[in-house]
Amino acid sequence: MSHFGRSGPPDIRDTFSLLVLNISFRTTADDLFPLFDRYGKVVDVFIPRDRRTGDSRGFAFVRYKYAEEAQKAIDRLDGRNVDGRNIMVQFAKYGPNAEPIRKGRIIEEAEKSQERSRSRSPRPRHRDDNRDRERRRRSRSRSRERHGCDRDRDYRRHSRSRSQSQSLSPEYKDRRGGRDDDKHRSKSRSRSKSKSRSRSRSRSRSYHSASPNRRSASPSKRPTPHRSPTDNGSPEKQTNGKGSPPSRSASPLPHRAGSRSSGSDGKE
DNA sequence: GTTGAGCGTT
Repeated sequence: MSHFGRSGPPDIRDTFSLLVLNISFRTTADDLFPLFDRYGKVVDVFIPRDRRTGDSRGFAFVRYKYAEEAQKAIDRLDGRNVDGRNIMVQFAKYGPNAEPIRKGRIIEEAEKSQERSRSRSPRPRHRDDNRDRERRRRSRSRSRERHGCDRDRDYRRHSRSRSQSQSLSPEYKDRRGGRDDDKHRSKSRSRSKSKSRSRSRSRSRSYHSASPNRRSASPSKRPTPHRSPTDNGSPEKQTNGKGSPPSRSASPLPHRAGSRSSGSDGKE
């Protein structure tokens, strides 16, 4: 029974939040609790779920009472295989209120003022945090794109957010560009045909329609160019034409393989 | 039966 998240966060004043990524969609808080609780006092375990479907988003938040225990859990559970998925445990960078947290602990006004009073933080902090925060907001929308909200994404593309596009890290564009370009190209092709593909647009959203390994789905192509004729299952072809063209695979029955199979040979 | 980059709720 999930006694967590019953009435929101219990008390995050002195807790250290851990972000657990890459968990299975079936993994629940009850599954994670015993795993993390063995390394320390777990105050709360929360798994964000989709508003509509209610399924988990693939990550969870585990709040520890002490930082050392949280750190130990990270060291012990990070990379652990849970429910068939390799989970990633790390300190949360942002709190529930979208506030930046340090070392998994929510920054409090009192603490901040105290730090400033005692000593000006020698650590200037990386600017990446700011960028990450923006990236986080956009990424959240991305999670919904698989649910059928691609319309919104297309709309944004048309809008073209000025220099913000290139302002984003190149790696982001590169990563997204590859897939996006592929999808866009596919869509353009469909549009060119102007066939009744409008309804299949939803289905066209498949991330990878065909695995690179299974690219041999086209019989016209040559899936096994270096395949030995003997292994091909047509030994007669070898005796028949020693200079058989490489495109033999394309024609399964171009000519009667040998004069013996002329007519009724009794197909297997 | 279901995808898989990523930071959160009553």
